[in-house]
Amino acid sequence: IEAGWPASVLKRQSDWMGRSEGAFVEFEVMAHGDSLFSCPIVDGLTSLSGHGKGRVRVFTTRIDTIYGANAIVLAAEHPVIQANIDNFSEEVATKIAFIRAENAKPTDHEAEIEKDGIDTGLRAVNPFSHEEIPVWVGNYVMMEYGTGAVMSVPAHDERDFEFAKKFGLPIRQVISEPHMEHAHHTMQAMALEVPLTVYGVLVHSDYWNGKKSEDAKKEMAEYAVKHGFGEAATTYRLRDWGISRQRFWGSPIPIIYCDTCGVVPEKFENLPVRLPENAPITGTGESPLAKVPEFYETTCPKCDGPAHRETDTMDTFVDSSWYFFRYLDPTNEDMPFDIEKAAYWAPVDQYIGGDDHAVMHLIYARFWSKVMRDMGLVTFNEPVKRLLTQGMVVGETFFDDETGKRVYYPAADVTVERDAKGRLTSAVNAESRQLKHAIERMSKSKGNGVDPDEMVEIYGADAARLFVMFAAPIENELVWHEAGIEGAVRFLQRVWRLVYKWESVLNCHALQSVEKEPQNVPEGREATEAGSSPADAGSRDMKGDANPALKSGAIHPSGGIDRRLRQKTHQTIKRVSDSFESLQFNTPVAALMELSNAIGDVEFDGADEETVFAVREALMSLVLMLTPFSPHTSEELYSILVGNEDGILANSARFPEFIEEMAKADEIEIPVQINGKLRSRVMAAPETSNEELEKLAFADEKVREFTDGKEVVKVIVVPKRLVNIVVK
RNA sequence: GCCGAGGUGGCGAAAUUGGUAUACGCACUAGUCUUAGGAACUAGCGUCGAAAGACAUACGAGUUCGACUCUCGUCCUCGGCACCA
Repeated sequence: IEAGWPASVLKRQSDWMGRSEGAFVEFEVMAHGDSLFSCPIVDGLTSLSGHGKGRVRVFTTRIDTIYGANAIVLAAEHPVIQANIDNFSEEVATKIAFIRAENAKPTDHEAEIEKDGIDTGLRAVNPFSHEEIPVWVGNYVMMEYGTGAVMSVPAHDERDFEFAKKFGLPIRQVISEPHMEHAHHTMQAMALEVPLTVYGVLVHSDYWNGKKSEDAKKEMAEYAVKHGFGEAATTYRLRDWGISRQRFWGSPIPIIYCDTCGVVPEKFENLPVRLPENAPITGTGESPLAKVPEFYETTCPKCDGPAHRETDTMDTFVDSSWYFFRYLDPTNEDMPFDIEKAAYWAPVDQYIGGDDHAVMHLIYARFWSKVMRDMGLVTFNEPVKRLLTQGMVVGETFFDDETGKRVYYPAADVTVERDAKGRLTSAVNAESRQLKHAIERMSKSKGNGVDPDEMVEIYGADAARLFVMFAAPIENELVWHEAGIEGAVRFLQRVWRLVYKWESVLNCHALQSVEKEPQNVPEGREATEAGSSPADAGSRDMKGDANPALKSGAIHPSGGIDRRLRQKTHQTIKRVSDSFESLQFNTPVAALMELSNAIGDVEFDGADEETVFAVREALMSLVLMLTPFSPHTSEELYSILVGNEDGILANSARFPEFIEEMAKADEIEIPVQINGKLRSRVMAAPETSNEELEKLAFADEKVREFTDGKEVVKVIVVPKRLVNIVVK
């Protein structure tokens, strides 16, 4: 899917999954002196060694640094810590309890948490060096990731470095940068200013000295396997997805609990399980369905004995993970969807959604498809071929956070002052209280939302839509300011007036007979004859006209207004078509505005037939190309242009087609630079040869001013683009 | 802190992918028409300058005949992640 998905989204998904490759290594752990120690055996976290001693498993991505380990550090929640809490000194136990309490608090992402921890008094043995090192508890080790235990190598890890500095633990360098290799061989433990976290060459590592990190990682993991204290491993940061919710709405989970049979899935023929019509919303956190006996009381599908249903419902992310498949076959009573229908329609060609769904929803959807693939329901790996993440429309918010909690005030109730650059300098609420401000995604509670109904009421649906498309590239975040929307209204009104202005001379009713003819045009562009201009019905029905110059494809020889307008029309068709192809929607609106400006420049009084034809083509093209942006206006204007009320679809109108010959300019402007600086411009036909262009440039008066008496070193001619003369 | 995106007029933004910087629109200024205009139309609108011209795409270097675009460095803004071993 790399071809169709933004790299940034895939990167974020990859980070979210957080694959990391390393190794598990087991350290023998024992009591120190005559204190007590018990080692609970927890699968994956601890084990028994051959000597009957307990071992703690750590996860590391840098097994090559193991000779630099000065301690192993466990999470406060680690089972070994919990099992020995009564064996520890009071000081240690208190510290552990404190860290646990701190860990349980919701994390404040603003402040960096200071490293904290304590030596438990336990000891561990480095399985490579057989060195005895202390066992610490550290607040920076999380029980949720890896094994909840790490080896601390301060010389080569930022966090361990900080921890060691704080508690005065030894810092021993065991990796040297490749180019420093020889210098370090003789070096004693060196005082590092910062941890060296890059790969290098092993030093102070006995047998492994001189090996490259990459090789050592592999070989040391193999060594651990051979000696039974570890192995290479891959871990993920991906968190579990708990799909049950205590809500009334949501898909029921088709599971039944039977006292005799245990957890039993509902029978296939009883699916889907339907929600009751009503359920009390309790507000207590318990599922509302648990209050509806008619719903949960049932019989066991296995033994027919009394049983009860699961009363939690599924997270809405479950539904959004595969709704696009259900939409293909929404009335299917027997299956989620018909397999063949899905095979025909899916995967989704183009998906459009907010940037905020880059991880959760889109990861779940991809995951779900893979599950369905494994079940044989779909035949592909990925649900979506192309993804467009559109930026959100956001708004200014005003709030007061004196009390520690943000109290929002709707923009309508806030008096703001802005400086010359439009930056906000002051915001005051009705009680003259200074407010803070921010730009945030729209929400009711923040009072920064825009009511679409209100926008439609004031400006109309077409103008509102057009403006949103025009204001910024689709993937940009758009800060909502109403100021620009008037421009969209004006533009649509201008187009409207243009159509009505030309209506009388465009001879619309004459077209009607032709338009009414059956056109039997099936879908697909191939149906359109090459060379004809469906840009407007006009080109077709004027074929029989006395004036052959109006035949489509015929280029009027004059450089008159009609010729220029037709050029503009076809250039615009190209620009708009290309933009749609690359999912750009702001620049085509600009192109359409330019076209309407060009039509506006055409003199109405005394317009000849050629001009009327050009205007008809331009207006028809304009109106049709506007359809995606302002469908209602386009429908209305199309009716005027075509002279009937059947509408765009019934008239088999289609997107105007670009004719290259029409778009080609008779003459183009060629800038002339002297030493890279623009000095003049010359006009030339597009097919003018390089030699001719050079001649034209040198013939230019302005150019001679700059070249006379100077030595011409070089002349660069870019065909159809420019001439650059280098002089000395 | 790490990762990512970005920085162009008063504002939203264009720039055919290395070839006329600022298209289109908003705002603003002047004028025309009008009983009126918050309508429409005309003209102007990067900075300095009377003009010729000079200088301008965050800042500083570089590559090139030519750089908003490519390379290196610095600063700043926004977004994501957050002690991930």
